[in-house]
Amino acid sequence: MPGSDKWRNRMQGRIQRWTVTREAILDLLSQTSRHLSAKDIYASLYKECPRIGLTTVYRTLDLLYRSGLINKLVLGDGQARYEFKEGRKVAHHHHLVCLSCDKIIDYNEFEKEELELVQKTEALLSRKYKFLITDHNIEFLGYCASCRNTKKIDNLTRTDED
Amino acid sequence: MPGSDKWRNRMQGRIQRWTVTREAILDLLSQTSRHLSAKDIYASLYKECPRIGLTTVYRTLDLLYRSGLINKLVLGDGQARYEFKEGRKVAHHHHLVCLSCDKIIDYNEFEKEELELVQKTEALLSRKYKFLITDHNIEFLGYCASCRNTKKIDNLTRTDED
DNA sequence: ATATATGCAAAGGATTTGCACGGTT
DNA sequence: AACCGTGCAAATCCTTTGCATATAT
Repeated sequence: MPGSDKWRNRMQGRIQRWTVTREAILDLLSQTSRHLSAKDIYASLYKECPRIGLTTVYRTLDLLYRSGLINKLVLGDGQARYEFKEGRKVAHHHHLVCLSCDKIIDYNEFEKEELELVQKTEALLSRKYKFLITDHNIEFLGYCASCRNTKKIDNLTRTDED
Repeated sequence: MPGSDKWRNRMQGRIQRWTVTREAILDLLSQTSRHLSAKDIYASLYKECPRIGLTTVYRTLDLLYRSGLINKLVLGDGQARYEFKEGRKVAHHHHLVCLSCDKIIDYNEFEKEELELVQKTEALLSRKYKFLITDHNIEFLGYCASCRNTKKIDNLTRTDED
């Protein structure tokens, strides 16, 4: 059973065959603002279609990524995550990482300021280095509230003043 | 045999014992401008000291990272890379990563604009999330000039205009 | 009908963990 | 001497690959 034509046009010429699995993955990604890993997607689709294989998810994600429909984010947690591009300006967020407990907070404040800087930087970098820039990542590193309450972290607050 | 005092002071209170292995890794990272993976470092140290273990390299890198002396870069090639921080305010730079050939360009332009945004964001984030922010990373992803001249990449140059 | 897409199992690669020994304090 | 650091091997986790089958065209 072929998938509907919902995304078909956007994939025109980029893939050979349009299938329900591919559509389901694209649907899922387009409906969430979160960054989903291959396993997230697999688990989500498994409910409705237990016949699906994790391998196919990986292959489809790679295909969509290389076709430019989704972004691939590689964070420090060992697994890649994907997000729908949809004009790239929507629901984009960045990360706040605790170096002590590895907690990651997604934040999406300051979009306006960030967007402005990012666009300006992108334009200049792409010109100077002849790069075609398709995405960016910003992360802040530090120590979360609960870790700061631990003695052993106190040392870390002073960094390079020596 | 304990390591020299070269880095010892900077690690004051952050680790328990100062060893030759730890110093060797820090020395290596501080002397190169490249981004080294755990295996790169292991291979490099192995020449002089074949007794070293890859496990120790991983553990030491994690320690140095959590102590704030080095940055950890997680790119798309499946392995983490590390770089020395070098005083953090000096020679601070960000990365421009080619998704096709994994080339990394360090750039340090636009410091003024970035610094302004970063400081503003840091202040707000640290207040809102009670984080003590010690560092940040910014990276732009895309396709370098030489990869853009390859046919297979051409598909990717058109992204969301449809 | 034919070539592509899929699922399963196995392989591959990076990183982590358990444990006994060695080295710093 | 006490306890942290190290090396080895095995274990884990994410991702990729081989191959026979199912499916879109």
